[in-house]
Amino acid sequence: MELSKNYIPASAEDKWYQYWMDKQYFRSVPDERPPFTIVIPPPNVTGVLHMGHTLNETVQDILVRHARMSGFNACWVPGSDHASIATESKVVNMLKEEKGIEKSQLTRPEFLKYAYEWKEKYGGIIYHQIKKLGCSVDWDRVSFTMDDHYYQAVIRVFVDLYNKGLIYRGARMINWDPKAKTALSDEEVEYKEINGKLYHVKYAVVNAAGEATGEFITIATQRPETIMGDTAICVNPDDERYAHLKGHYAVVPLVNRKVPVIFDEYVDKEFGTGALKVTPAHDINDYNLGLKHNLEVVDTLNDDGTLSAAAIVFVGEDRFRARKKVIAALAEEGLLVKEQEYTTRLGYSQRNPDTVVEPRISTQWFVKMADMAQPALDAVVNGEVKIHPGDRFLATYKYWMENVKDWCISRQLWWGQQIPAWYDDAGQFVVAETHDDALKLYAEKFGKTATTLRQDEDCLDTWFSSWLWPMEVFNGISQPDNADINYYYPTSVLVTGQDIIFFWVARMIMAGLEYKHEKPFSDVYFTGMVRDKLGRKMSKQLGNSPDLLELIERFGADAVRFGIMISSPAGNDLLFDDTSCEQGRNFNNKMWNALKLVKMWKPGQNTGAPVPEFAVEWMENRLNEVHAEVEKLFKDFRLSEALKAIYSLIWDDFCSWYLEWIKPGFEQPIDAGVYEKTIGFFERLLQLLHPFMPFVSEELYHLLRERQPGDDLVIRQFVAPAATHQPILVEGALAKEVITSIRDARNKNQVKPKDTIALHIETRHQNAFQRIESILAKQLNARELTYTKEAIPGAVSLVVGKDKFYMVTDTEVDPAAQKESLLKDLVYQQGFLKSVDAKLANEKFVQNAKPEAVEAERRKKADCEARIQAIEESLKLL
RNA sequence: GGGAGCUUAGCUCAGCUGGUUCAGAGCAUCUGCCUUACAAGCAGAGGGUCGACGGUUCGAAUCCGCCAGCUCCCA
Repeated sequence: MELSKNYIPASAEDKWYQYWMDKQYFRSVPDERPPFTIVIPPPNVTGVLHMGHTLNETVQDILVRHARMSGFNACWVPGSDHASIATESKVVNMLKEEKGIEKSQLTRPEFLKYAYEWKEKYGGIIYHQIKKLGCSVDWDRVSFTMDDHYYQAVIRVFVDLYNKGLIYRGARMINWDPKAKTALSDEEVEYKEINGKLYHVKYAVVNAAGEATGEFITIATQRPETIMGDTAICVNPDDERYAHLKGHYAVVPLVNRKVPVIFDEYVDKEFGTGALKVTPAHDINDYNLGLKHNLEVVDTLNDDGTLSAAAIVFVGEDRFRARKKVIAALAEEGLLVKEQEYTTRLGYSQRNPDTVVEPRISTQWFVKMADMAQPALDAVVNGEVKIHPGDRFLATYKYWMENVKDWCISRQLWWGQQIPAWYDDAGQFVVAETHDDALKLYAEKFGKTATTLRQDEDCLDTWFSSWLWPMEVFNGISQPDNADINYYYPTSVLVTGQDIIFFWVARMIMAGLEYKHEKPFSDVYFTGMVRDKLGRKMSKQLGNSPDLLELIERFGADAVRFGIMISSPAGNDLLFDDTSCEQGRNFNNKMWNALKLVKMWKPGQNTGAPVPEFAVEWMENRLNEVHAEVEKLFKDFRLSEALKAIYSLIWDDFCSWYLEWIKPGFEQPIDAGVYEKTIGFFERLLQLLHPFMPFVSEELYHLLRERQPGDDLVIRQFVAPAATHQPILVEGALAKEVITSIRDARNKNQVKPKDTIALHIETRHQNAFQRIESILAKQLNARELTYTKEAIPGAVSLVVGKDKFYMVTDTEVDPAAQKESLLKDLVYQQGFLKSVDAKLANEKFVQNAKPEAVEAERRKKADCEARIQAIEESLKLL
């Protein structure tokens, strides 16, 4: 068969993915094997996979494929989540821009129809990308957080937690997104540092009777537009400047409301003017002060961020425009004392990053977290769930769990599970899974029949559905104790980004413990953030995130997987650069060419040429050694190191050394036994590589020789590596070292590659060289290789280890260059010897150090002295 | 303000339980090669007082303290 010059990924990739699917290799059903389960962290349906996903999916595929090849029943469940707020805002925008429809014109079912269409379209794009990347997911198990059974599960959990008293409804200070017009959880708010201003505003003081005292009290605020909601001025009780104002009032500018001056330790005397305006409706701290001092709450904002009627002035103006107008009005009245530059942190909506979140009092649904947090914290602290890399994230996890606040789960959105609470006209409610249940429950609870019950308009936070993911993808909530959940749960590993440790990981552990009384997964592997090569976050605004499909087209999926894995230790950010994909592509090519070489050989019996037994034995041992190492690295989740080890084994050991050692002469046959062994090595190498680079390895596996049906690499089971025979590895290392040193000498003496040399070895360990003689001769282009007991005049002499080598060349050599390199080595060795001697002369070292360490130093000394002697003798000859 | 992590070759990073298998890898650089698998390649080479200072130890890139710079999380 004619093999192309270079490896061409595209056709091989599509072919093999289809083949694997046709053979149902990714399909998993419970059987007698142990399960290895991964549930995909659902990418949301708002767009396409970015490089962060690519890293995530690649890591999961590596783990799953490795498990599938190691005797496990591997099951990787794909899916996506509905991303309530993100998707809804995209759909709303799309409707407005493409169809000119406002959400308010639509009924809930009409809107949901559009949302589902949108989900079909973008969910499909994501699945296509997952395929292109080679992910071995079980396509019969695709899950979506809004599937019917999933929807039911979420509702059931809500009702259950409500009945257990773990969900409650109440008015609390929450984070409000005025653009999406919905509540957010604390985790969905991102704080950014910005340059703001602190405005000093003076309020007139009046006495209890309401008479002006002629005095003013000056407060400092970042948010002058909220002063219409002020219901007190607060100062520190120890602040002498304001002590005399006890029992007095202040007049809120613009609206002339008389508010009390109150005293509380909360106020920092040093900050601003030491006087604080208190606006309980629009600041969490003010809200708490309000509760303590029984203050009135005046909510001056509408849900869209404009001023409400309660503000009296500038009603209907946007909050930021209103701020400017308030400042102008205050200045006009002479109440604005000064403006001061001020850095502060503002909360932005995670899903509407340009929108400043408004603290607001609102009636919402909450999950009580404290009781559920405790077992989830214990599970991680006692190691039941292991986090990788552990040291770094354990503290973060603990802190959040120990300080967890109640979780606001209601959203004023339509795209999501609608809250199963049912209200009568008076606002009394019951919580039930269905309308019928609600009617029955209502009758029981209130002793009367409800004429109409209206379901809560709001829907649930997406994370309130995705925390059930490891269970409900197996119908674990909707059909408890079914065969799948019993077999696959708890899952094996969760691979995800560290940014959602609270959103998801922590809450999944809580839900798993609550509903299965068992952890949802044994290990959590956090990947780092993918940044561009300048270290910047990848983002749409910067346009620095490469398009995955385009990358695959340019380099092939294997090369992209290689590129992203080669430099991404667990938990560390990685700077992604095309050149690492290039390295992956070159690696493909290297293996392709090795295949071409091997395919070119004609195996024969009794070829007459010496059989390179040493090379074969050495390669076998190297393979076993690295295989064992790779298994250990897998256990520790050090995947990029495992890939590096395999890469180097294939490129360096196999291609650069082994194949050269066994390569027959031009158009000469190769020994049939060696040929068979070599094919076997190649197969094992491809097998080791397969989890990382599935396509090229499967392709080469099939090109290497004819395969029986079902003999496919994707399911070929690993055989535990045999123990290594150390001496052969040592001899191999010696061979490499001698070859490299003499090649260097050839180079330095300008001996052309084609020119032959005669090599004479002066050693006391002749038997160590006998097995590698033919290799040395071949690799050094030596026409003659002999042993000698004395120096060879006129030869280039060099020292490797304790042995001396004489290289006789046909061309003139430059003794000065030789002398220089020998001298350089001599100086280094003498320095080294000195440091070893110093150690051995130190009595404390000899007494305290481990005997092995002392023994090692003695050996070093002896070796070093022998080497120095060899160098000195060589120098004398020059 | 609280916490965590990072700082090793020009760049990106490995270096687990302290001792030449400890100063490494890959890119990049330099030299020589179109050697019949591979120039997307082959054969070699150069390059770092392991952020600063102090301590523990016979011995520190490695353990401890402190400082500086960077990053992230939380308030």
